[in-house]
Amino acid sequence: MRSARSVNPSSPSRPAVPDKREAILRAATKVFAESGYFNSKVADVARVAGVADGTVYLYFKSKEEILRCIFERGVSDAIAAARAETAALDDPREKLRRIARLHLERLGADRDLAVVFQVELRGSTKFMEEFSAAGLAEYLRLIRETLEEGQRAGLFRAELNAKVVAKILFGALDEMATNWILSPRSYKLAPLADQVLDIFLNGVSSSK
Amino acid sequence: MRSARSVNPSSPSRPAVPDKREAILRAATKVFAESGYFNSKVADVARVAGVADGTVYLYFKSKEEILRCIFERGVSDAIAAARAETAALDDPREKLRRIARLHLERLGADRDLAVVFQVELRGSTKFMEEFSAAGLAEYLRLIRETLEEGQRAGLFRAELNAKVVAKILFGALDEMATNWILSPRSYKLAPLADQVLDIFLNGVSSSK
DNA sequence: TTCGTCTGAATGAGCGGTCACTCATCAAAG
DNA sequence: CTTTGATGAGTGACCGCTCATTCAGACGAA
Repeated sequence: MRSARSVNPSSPSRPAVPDKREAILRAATKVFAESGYFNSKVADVARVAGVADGTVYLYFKSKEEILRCIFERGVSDAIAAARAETAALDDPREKLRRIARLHLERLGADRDLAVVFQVELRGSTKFMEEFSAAGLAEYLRLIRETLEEGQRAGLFRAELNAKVVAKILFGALDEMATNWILSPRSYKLAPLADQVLDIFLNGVSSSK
Repeated sequence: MRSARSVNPSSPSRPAVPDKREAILRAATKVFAESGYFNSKVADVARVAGVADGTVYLYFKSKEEILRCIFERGVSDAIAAARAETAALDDPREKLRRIARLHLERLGADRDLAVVFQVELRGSTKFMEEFSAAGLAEYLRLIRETLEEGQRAGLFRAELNAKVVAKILFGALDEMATNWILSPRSYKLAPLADQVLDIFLNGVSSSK
């Protein structure tokens, strides 16, 4: 019933309607965000997605694969966006500001996704290690390289360990996001990027 | 078997041997750190603690209560230590440095506990909210008040939002800890506190 | 256009395994 | 004998996943 089966008009000849996969991913993000991955039932995801339990397994091998898929897409999108948006900029300080803004804008725009990333991702060393090895490491590298660029340009103190400094910036942004999620108050996340960058750039700049 | 039942000689008249509670907490920290809270079985905790499954329930109402107990003890210990160690200091900058050092020293000294705090605690909005409302909030307040003290003393830029700045410091330290846990390399965590503080204090200081 | 056939996407009841928690029983101490 | 901490096999609920079955619609023949 519901019969929202109206054949996708953009591809009328295709029998498969593969945006069910999309619906499942969306639903899973919502359900995982609400109850936590381990407390969520595949049946709930299916219900929210508007499909039968079994259908989930036509698109995903397991419950775990759904979570992994949400991560992978989120991370690669974020990194691609950051690379694309900083490519045109020259000043490393502007690049960092842009990265920070994008970081908080993305999370601020989709609370469910933000919860899954800030909370569920951390909730399992298994996923963490996997993610840490792939996505996070690349993201930190992007920040680190930008920092080193600034060091070579004489903008940032040369004696600082860029790896550690990158983690400081990431950690600060990360904490903004986590606090935003947990806060009962409703406020804009993205503008905090400027406050963080203000202090951060001040901290790492060569004496003016 | 094993019969490590040798009556505690320090309190020979007490029939109860309440450090079984301690053993269970220790075991749970270890087991949770290894497999994650949701993947851990109560039976594993009991086995590691050297007691029977049922004994766990003589000391804790549920599996969840064990986790909660680990948190509560950890947080209150940490806050008490931070308060005690900073009370004797005058310079807000020194206070912050002490707090940061203690933060990373504590986590660096007990990897299992660190994993539970950095990973498991984050893995559930439920716990997070609870913890955030209680422990973390108080910890952030301690940092914020120290920052405001520094602002009044003219050491830190007065126009900064102390609440946000406190989160930045906490986030940076938190990220150091998380990275340390996930890193396959073995290094000392505590010294990073100085690098963080260096950049941080530079970032928030009034122009010298 | 209409009918018959075939395909494979979708379904959801049910299976099988897991695990938090209980409780009848025990044993040592007083 | 009573009390009390401890035991661990048992139980019942839960839930991820499977698979026999259904049926909408594509396609070809007439």
